[in-house]
Amino acid sequence: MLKHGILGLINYGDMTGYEIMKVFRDSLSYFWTANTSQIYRELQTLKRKGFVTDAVVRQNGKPDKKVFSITESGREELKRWLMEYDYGNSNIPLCMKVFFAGELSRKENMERFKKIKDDALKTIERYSAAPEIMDAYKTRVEDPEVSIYWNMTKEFGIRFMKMLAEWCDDCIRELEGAEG
Amino acid sequence: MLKHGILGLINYGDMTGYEIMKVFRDSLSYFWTANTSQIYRELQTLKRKGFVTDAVVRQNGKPDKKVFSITESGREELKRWLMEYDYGNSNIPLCMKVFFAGELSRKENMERFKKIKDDALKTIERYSAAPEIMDAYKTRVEDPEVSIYWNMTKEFGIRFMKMLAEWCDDCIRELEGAEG
DNA sequence: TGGGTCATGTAACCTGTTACATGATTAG
DNA sequence: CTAATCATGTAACAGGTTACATGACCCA
Repeated sequence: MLKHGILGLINYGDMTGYEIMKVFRDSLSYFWTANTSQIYRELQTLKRKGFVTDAVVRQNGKPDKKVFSITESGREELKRWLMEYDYGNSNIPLCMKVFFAGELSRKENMERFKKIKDDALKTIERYSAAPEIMDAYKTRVEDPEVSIYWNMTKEFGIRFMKMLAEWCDDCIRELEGAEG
Repeated sequence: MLKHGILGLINYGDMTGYEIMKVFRDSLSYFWTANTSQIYRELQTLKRKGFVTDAVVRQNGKPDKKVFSITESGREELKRWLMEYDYGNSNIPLCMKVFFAGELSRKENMERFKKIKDDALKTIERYSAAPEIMDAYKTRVEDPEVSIYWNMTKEFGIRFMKMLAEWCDDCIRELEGAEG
């Protein structure tokens, strides 16, 4: 995932590991942080796979730097990742993909938001259908107090999905509006 | 994290790895899934650390099973984890901790929700203060199209935090209401 | 006889975290 | 002189994923 985040940034323009680190720290830290060591490691992996190339640039008064550029195959990989319908189990992959969604067409993105919304609505139905979470475990656990918290967890899930669906709707509307 | 999830389940009553797997699959899968191999591995770790003990139970017509029980030190570890204010970078640790929050007092939980809410509100302010995300990168990226998606990401973050704050409020209200 | 459930794991891999390590320049 | 910035990494560990492996019983 970080791999694709880095690829997305280099796609905006050539960058060094240090610059990528700064972007994560200064601009993307609200949804994702990466530490230096991992960035440098991923850059090596990306290079090995032929998704980026590097060139050493000498500077005066500053240490040498390695500037990375994306290759054609890297651009393909970035697009492949963006097209892939997989948002993992946390907000981060979702934010990552939307962040770099400019590489896809508006049409593709609108369809994508529609699909995410539909899945969210389906999930809400699934949650709501189960009247009590962990019914099987009620019998094991004497204390009825604990089920309060089980239901709070469930409620969180429902509200999250509702929020997601509404946000998708608004994103679609924004893309439609700006288009016409 | 899975370690503590498993510990929380065993705390409800003795269980085998297989039973834990079923709970994850049948009841907790909507916010967390764990695969068998990982469960068995974590059980070994928990045992090595003295948080659980195991006993082999022979069955007729079925394979032997290893029943795990929580120890006093395991119960302490569970409580330590619940008290710790650390919700990682995804929804899962939050859901996990709330799910097992019955182990803490109502007062402790109300304070916890209050803190999460306050942090969420602070985060909203931080997000809103930055009028444009990735200002520094606008200059690099010629295409103004991409910033639409940057702002969608930001909007997602704000809405998530709003949802979180409201949910915390409602949880607090529920705990107050049921108390009096 | 073939698939599902019960019940246990191992091995390899990928990704993220923490700690450590170096060394020059520049601003206060 | 000292702290920050620029710029690079390595090593070890932790946790999650995927694939593989075994074997008996039960139901259709």
